[in-house]
Parts: sequence; C-alpha cells; structure tokens
Amino acid sequence: MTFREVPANVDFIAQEYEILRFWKETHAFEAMRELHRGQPTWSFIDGPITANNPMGVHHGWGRTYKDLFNRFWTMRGRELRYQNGFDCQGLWVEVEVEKELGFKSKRDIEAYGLDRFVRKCKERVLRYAAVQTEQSIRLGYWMDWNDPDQLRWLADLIVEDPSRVITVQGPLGPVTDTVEQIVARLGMPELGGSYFTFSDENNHMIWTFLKKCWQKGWLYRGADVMPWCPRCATGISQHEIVTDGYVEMTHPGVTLRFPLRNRPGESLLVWTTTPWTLTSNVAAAVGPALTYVKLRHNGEILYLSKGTLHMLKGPYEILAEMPGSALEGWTYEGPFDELEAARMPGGYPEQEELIRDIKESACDAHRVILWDEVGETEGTGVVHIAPGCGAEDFQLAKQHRLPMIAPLDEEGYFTAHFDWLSGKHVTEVREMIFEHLRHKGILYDVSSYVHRYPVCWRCKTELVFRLVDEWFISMGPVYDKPREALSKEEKERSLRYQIMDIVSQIRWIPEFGYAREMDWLYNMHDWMISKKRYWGLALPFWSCPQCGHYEVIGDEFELEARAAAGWEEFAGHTPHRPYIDAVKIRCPRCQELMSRIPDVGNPWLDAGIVSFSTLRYRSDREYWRKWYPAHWISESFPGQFRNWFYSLLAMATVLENSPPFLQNFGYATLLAEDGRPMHKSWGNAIEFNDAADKMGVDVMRWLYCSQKPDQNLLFGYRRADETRRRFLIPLWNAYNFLVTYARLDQWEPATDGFDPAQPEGALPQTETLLDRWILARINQIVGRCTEALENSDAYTATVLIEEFLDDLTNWYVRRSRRRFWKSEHDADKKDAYATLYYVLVRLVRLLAPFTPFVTEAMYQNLVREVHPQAYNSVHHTSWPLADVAAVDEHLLKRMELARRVASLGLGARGSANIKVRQPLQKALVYLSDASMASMMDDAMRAIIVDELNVKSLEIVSDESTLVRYQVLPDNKLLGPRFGAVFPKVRAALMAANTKEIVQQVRNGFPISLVVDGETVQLSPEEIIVQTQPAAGLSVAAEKGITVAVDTVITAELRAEGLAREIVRRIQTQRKDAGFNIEDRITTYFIADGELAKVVHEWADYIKAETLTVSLIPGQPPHEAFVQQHAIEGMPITLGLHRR
RNA sequence: GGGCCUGUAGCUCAGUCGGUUAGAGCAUCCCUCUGAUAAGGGGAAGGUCACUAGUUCGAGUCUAGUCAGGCCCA
Repeated sequence: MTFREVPANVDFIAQEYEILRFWKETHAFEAMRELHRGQPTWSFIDGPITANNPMGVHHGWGRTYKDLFNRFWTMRGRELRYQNGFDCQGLWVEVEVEKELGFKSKRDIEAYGLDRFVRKCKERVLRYAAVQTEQSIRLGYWMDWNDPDQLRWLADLIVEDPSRVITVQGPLGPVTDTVEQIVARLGMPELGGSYFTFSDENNHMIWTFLKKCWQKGWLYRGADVMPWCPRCATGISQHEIVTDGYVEMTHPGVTLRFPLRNRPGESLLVWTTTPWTLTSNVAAAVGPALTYVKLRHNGEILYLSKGTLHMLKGPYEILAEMPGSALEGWTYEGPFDELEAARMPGGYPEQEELIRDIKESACDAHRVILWDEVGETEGTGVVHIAPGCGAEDFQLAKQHRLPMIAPLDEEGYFTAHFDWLSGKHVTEVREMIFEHLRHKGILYDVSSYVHRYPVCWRCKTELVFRLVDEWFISMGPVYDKPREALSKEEKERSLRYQIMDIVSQIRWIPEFGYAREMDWLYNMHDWMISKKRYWGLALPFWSCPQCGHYEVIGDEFELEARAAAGWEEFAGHTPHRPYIDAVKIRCPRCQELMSRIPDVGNPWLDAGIVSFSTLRYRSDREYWRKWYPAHWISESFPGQFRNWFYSLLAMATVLENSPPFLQNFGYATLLAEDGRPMHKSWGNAIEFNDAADKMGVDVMRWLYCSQKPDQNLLFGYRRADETRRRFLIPLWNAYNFLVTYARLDQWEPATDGFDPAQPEGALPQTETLLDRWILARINQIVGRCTEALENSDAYTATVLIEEFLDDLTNWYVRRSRRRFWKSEHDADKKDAYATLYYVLVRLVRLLAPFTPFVTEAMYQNLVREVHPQAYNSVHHTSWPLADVAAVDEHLLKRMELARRVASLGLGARGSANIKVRQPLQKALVYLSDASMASMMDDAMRAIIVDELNVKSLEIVSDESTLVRYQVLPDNKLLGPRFGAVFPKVRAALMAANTKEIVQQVRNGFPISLVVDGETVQLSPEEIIVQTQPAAGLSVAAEKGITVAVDTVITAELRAEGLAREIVRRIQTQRKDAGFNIEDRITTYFIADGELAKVVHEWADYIKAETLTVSLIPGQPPHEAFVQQHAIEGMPITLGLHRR
C-alpha cells in the first residue's frame, strides 16, 4: 500500500465538490457527532440568520468563525449541539413577500387574505432556509442541517395544502402531522435540524417571558409619538432607527409668521422643515435663557432670537432685546385655525384618554411656552410645537397640559376634520400648504435645507412622527450615580442595571464590546415590542372593549384553558394571525369577551428567546441546564449590541437573572476591496456562490481567519489570489513533494501502534538537525495555536501557521531535497520521510478546522491510503497535543541564526553580482557576541556553506577587515543617569576616538570623557559598539552579524561553475522532453574548448546529477531530444535519450 | 452636540516598557535559483509616522488641541 499519485496542478474547487460528496456519502458529520457523544459539553448557540435572501459573503465570514471554533472544540473532545438557526418572523419577510406579490400597501395584504399572506411568508422563509442551508454546506459549515429538498417540499405544501397529513423521518423515528404542524415543529427534538423562530415553541416561550414581565410590572401599553413608516404602516423602534435609519436629505425649510393676538402688526417668526405638522400646531416654544429681539423689517414687527438674525432677508432695525422668558404666555394666531381639528376641545388624538380633562382647543391654546432645549443652530429660536407630530412636542404637551392633534392615519393620509387636506397624503400636500400660507399672508420664506432624516430601514420611505399607542418593556430609571452605589431596591426597580450586572459576568472579545453594551444599556429607552403588522409573534395581550382591562397569556395551555370563544376556529393552527385572533377570553372584571390586540411582536424577541426555546427550557429542564449558558456566541458587532446581544441579555435577565452566554466574540464589517460597502449598483458586490466557486471556500475561509476580527475586512478576488498563493499552493506543493518521492521509493509510514485519533504517530527519532528543527517548530506552533484558539484568536493562529509553512517549504523541504532525491535507501532518507510525514499529518490536523477541504484531501491520501484502521475523515481525529520535549529552543535559535547568516551571504553575493551557481572559495562571518558565535557549530556551518555555495566558512574574530565601528551611548542607561546633560555626553562620546574606545570597551575598561570641563566615567556596559560593513567589500550586515564572500574565482571554481550550468541545462531539457524524474538517460554532447574540457573533468558529477548513464561526445541520434545552448557565449549541443 | 476608535511606504497593515538605523506582505524595477514551481531567493526604490503645541536627555509611542475618516449615541 502506498499513496495515490497527486496532481501538481490540482483543481481545488472541483476537489471541494468531491469532498462534499464524500462527506455526504460517508455520513462524516454524523460519525463525528457519535465519536463525541457523552463528552463534556461546549455550548454554542448560533444567532439566527434571517432566512429571507441568499447568504452573502459577510455571512461567510461569521460562519467560518463559528465552524472553526466548533471544529476546534470538537477535536478537543467536547460534545456540541451543532444547531443552526433561522430568523423567520417580522417586517423584513413581509416586505419581500409584498414585493413578490406586487403589493403596495396594507390594504393589498388584507384583500389578499391574512391566512394566505402568512403562508406566503412561511413559504419564503422555508425556501431561503433551503438556499442558505446549501450555501452553508458548501462553505463546509458542519451543522445538523435539514435536507434542503425537504424544506422546499414543505414550502410547496404550506402554500398548497397546509392541512395535509404527512410523515417525515426524525432522529427518533417517523413523525406524522399536518404540514402546518410539521413546519411549526422544525428544529424540535423529534424532527432535529435547524431551529426556526416561527416555531410554536419559540412563540410560546416568548409568551412566557412577556407574562413574567407583566407580573413584574415591566410591561405596559403607552402612548407616544414614534417614528412611523407610512408605507409599512407601522412604528419603527429605536433599535431599528439608530444606525441604518438616517439618510442625508434636502427638505424645504419654511419660515413663517405667527401673528401675535394682542399686538397688531407684530409676529413671531417660526421655522420648520415639516410643513405638514403646521396643520397641528398647538404652541410655540422659546428658550428662556436665549436673547430675543424685536425688530422692524419690511414694515412689520418680528420677534426672533438674536443668534438667528441671519435668517432675515434684507435690512432690519432692532427695536428691543429681551430674554425668552419675557415672551412666555403671549398668544398668537395659528396657521390652520380654521380647521375643525384645531377647534375641537382637547384636540384630536386617537387616544381619548390623553385629553380626558383638557377642555381647550388647539386654537384656544396657542401661546408661547418656555423650553430649555430651544437652540439657535437652526431656525429662528421660536419652535413650532405640534404635540401629535413630534416626540418632544408630545412630552411638552403633557407637561403643559396642552391639547394634541394627530393628523395622519396609519398610511400617512390626513384624517377627517382637516377640511381640504382630509384624504390627502402627507407626501403630496407640501405645495398646497405653502400656497395656503402665502394666501394667508404669513409665509416668509422657503429655502432648501440639508439634514439627516430618518427613513424606514427596510423600504427607505421617509418616516413621519405619529402619536400612537404601543407596547413597551420598561427599562427602569437611570440613576445619577454609579452602578456600584445603587441599593438593592433601586436595582430591583431598574431592569437596565440588572442586565448590566449580567453583562459584567461575560467575557467580551474585543474588549471594547463590554463598554459598547454598557453604553447601550445606559442610553436605551423603553423597549418598544409591538408592531402593527401581520407576520410575526402574536403578542399575547387581550383587551376588554368594555372596561379597557388587559390580560397577558403565558402559554398555549393557559390560552386553551381560558378560551371562551373561537377555539375551534384556531385549533390546529400555529399561534399566528389570523387564527389566533379568533380566540376570545372572558374579562375577569366585567365578564365581557376580550380580543387579542392585533399587534405582532418585535423580531428581536424571537431571536433573544433562543437560549431558552431551543434548549428545551419548558419541556426538559435538565437538558436546558446541560447546555445553558452558551460558552460562546459570535456575531458581527455593528448592530448586535442593541439587537441580538441585547435581547438575549434582557430575556435571560428577566427569566433567570443569569448570563445567557459566557463569551462573546465580535467581528467587524465586511467591505468590498475598494473599501466601500458592497453594492450591486456599484459593481463591487460579490455573491457568495460566485466567491465560493471562483476562489474556493478553503481560500475564503483562510482569508477570513487571517483577518484581525476587530478591523473591517476588505474582501475580493485579488486578496483571494494572494491568499491562495501565499498559503494554499505552498501547502499543496509540500504535500505533493512528499507523495511524489514516497511513491518512487515505495516508502510508507510505520503502522505499529497506530492510533486513529493521532494518526501521525509518535515523534520520529532522528539525529539530523534539520529534522529535529522542523519537529521542534511544528510542536512549537501546535502549542501556540492551541492557546490562541482557546482565546478565540484565529488571527494569531493563522500568522503562526503561515510562518511555519514558510519554514517548511522554503527551508526544510528545500534544504532536504537531496535527501529524498538520492538513490541510497539509508537511514538518513528514512528519517527525512518519517519527519516530513509526521510534520505534514500533524499540520493537516492543525489546519483541519480552518480549511476542512484541502486537509481532508491530504488526509485521505496520507493517512487513509496507508492505514486501514484510520478514521474515515480528518475531522474525526483529535486535536494535536504539543510534544513539549520536541521543542528544542536552543536549536530553534541556532537555525534562525544560520538562516540570517545565509540570507546575508546571499546578499553579499548579490552585491558582487556573482550567481549562486558559481562556487566561491569562502565566506567570512563575524558575529558580535560570543553567544551567537557559540551557536555556530559544524551542522550550522554545513548548512550555510551549502546554501551559499562556498567551499568553506570562516568565523573571524578580528572583524576589522570586514567592518568599521560606530560607538553609541546606551540611551536607556545613560539618559536617566545624566538627564539634561545627556546630549553633551553623547556629543563627547561621538567626538572621541572610536578605535580607542572600542579597544577599551572590549577589554572591559571604563571610558573617561570631559564634559563641561568635568571628567565623567562611563562603564563598558553603558556603551554600545556597532559594526557596519566596511565600504567596497562584498559584505552584508545586520544587527551584530557581518558576512563577506571571497569574490576571487579561480580556474577550478570557474570550471565547477560551468559544470553546474551544464547540469542545470540538462535538467531543464529533461523536463522539456517530458521525462519522468526517475528516468535514466543517455546524454550526447557537442562542445569544444573550455566547455569540452569541463564536461570531461566533471563527467561523474554531471552523470550523477542528471541520472545520465553514459555521457557520449558527438552527434546525438535522431530519437534523442536535442537542444542548442550557449553558455557565456560558448555553444554546446545537448541530446537526451531515455533508456 | 457627546462618547469611542483610527490616521505609519502606491495599497493592506505590524510597530512590545518612550530608547539607538520605523518594519512586513502586495504592487514596481533589477538580479537570481529551480525536477515541490499557478513557486522561491537577494537587492533597489518607496516615509514630513495626518498637523500643531507640550512633557522628556530622548516621542511613531505619552498629553492637549486641530484636521480627516469610521463606529456608537443624542
């Protein structure tokens, strides 16, 4: 048995597909799970990926980390759950389904039918879950995946016939149920596979959470002015708006007059960028501390703040100045006082309880109020207040007991009581409003104004602000003192501080993640969890139409027990709209039938509950205890601090007051190679599938892992090519080298004592320094990589491995080539094979979690071909343990020195312009310190001599011919000693006689210098003697090492150089002729003069090097492969013939 | 407006406790090696360490400010 032949030019991508097939056929993933069942756990909870579109390359980054660390801990001997998750519910799915169906508004959805619409949403989720599953498998992400075809089948059925009864195979046996119920049970123990947040279990578990919030008094219904998307017809929460939600926009800034009621001819000057809100004006606010001016301008009297006078067009005359507080209580005529809405007592909000005891109409209420927040950076210092159209306006109205007018309906149309505006859309009224103001004679100016304005994060529609009622989870007060100083009672009252205590128990990588999460918690408002939409968690809140009482239902059992009507209609369906809405319960206060509020839940509830719902919190507490908390979670940090991380933390704090995860590994943002975000329209986007099939996923994965995670990743094909060239190809070449020669030599590894978990076997016992060096290196990096990965540091591991790979290919293999190539089968050759084999197999296992495909290909050949007892897959082997005995630090240092000397020697040759092929007499090496000199033993010298192609190496102790000296003060010692005088000491030292000082220092004597007329003594330790290469020689030097080469080329050396040249030509010609490495040949040559002489004198050498059996002068026969050459202008014809 | 991060070669980035001549990879040019070659090696060129001021014997490194970019929050 020996290795299979390895192609030098392998198609890595085709190979990846072969390996995918191999894994599938051999059930490699399942076999790996079996191997680790019952071992200590390592719990990873995968954050649900939105199953709404194909995966992007940015998902590939995160999923590579997840797979890497899953595989690492698996190989370390841990049991894992391997459950992927799909995020299924929420507006983002609705928006895409609306697009698919060509819908424009909520009315289209209602006309289509809620039941069908919800099923279309489920269908879309199942289809994209199938796509993402396939893509993840392609990436090599080993998880307990569903069969993508089965997901697609369910997608078809959920639309066609959800009530059809089907049977599917689960891990515990067949499961029979309706399509709707099977879909609702995906990810449950009996079905296995990924979890889906639309599952019944997920939804019911959230009910349990909400009920607990309700019981603690943290859940409330509140009216507030919220950002609102008129297209989606729903409120947008703070979570959704902060980052993605703002866009730079140009709006008209309109300046207008509010004529003062008791001051004829006088007006307040007011400015706004949202003209539609003027319809709902109630008051005007001024800053009490700002200075206001009364001025005459174009024949009228205006008031505005002194810092905003630049708003005026044309000359003005200031008549008086006054503080803002002087304006308080002035009354004015509003711009739309003729509207019915402005004349209704209390105003016109939907929520009548807000104005229950307010009798004034907006019209009556128009007055100047004081507000500290009024500024002068924009506007006129007089702020128009419309409590139904702005969050701060609303707060002021509550404070000042002002009426409120809410002009817009859900979709942004003016409601009744707005006369000519009623039924018009907010986006179409701008010009009409200007015309109205102009007609009334109160419009002063309109000019464009650029500012950042919120838009809907999903559909990019400009948001408006609407007075609505929504449901919130209270975050509790923010106290004006540090967290440590809070009393127990204060903390009890404030959920945010309880979450902070949990956050402190978690390790955040990178560390600033901790501060980010804390910052969010300090600043977070109450969490708005309701959305007036269709597809999502049905909020389990029932309200009484009679008495206004609310009830919160904690789970499906409570619902069934309390159902007073509609249960038959609901039974058999998932707890989604519309069927859940049929269920009515009895009001405990007034016995009326209560209905569910129509709102659905915020999708971060769905994602945040998974550390309970997927870990069987309700059904199997022991299982939950086994897997909770997660040891590790990971996501891209932009966004997740306020989303997934936050919701996980909040929900675990409420339910268990404990951390849901122990370590959080965050990574930055993936950008295109041009440093910009990827955008299809910019042409810089790369689709995941394209990337995978053009780069190969091993390359992608290595690229991802070798990125510093806290820095943005610039992803692209150039970077991928570089990665392939720097990492994958050298790795393959080293492997190809071993296999090529092992096949020629029929070499195979020892089989006694074979352990499938550690298939490279025991450390080879070899005397050769080069072998012992590479064995030390591999074991050194095994230890270091283990430590790095234990700390979630993939980057450091990749750096270590790349350095090692360079050592292996560009030093070990290159230096060892002859040992493999030579014809004797001696102990040295055996050592070389044993060493390279051990190193490669060990490296393959080290790399397996990073690049699972190429390592599998190598393992199959290197291990499985020769060991019948081997595990089927490299991913079934264990993580390598560092053999500390092999890590000979001294040897590592010596080899490093030898490599530096060799490198300098090549530099010296280069500067003399002498080819390496030309042998030279000797190299001279000067080492400045004794410890380095002691490292230069015979073995190291032999390596350097060979590498530099010199006959001998001489260590010189009198370096004076090679170098000149420079004397420097040791700043670290002398700086502190002399302080301000130091520059003079330095100058004196530099001015002194260098040669004498070097002499003194070398002999260990102190130096006396005269500084400012005083004599100071410096000890030898305080002086640094540096050497630099003497000018004009073929010398190269770096810190402490100087290397020179003897450039005299004698006749013998020249002949040898020519012989090597001839050998190289024959070798190239062999290759051109297509001969095999091991083929013996006859070589014919035609040459005369010096070349003929060289061929004769060096015949044995030439024959040995080129596997020439006979070397024959004269015309080659026809069948020979013939080429003409010129060496230094001398012609030579060579003919090769395979025997 | 506040907070955090970043600014080093054409590009992507290292740079430890403040210390002696600021490095790597890629790209460019020259040279070279080669039966693992989609490689490899040596060299050249490329720097106002964003700017300004300060602390210090000494600043890429510490401090303050300015400018630019990014992120988070108002």
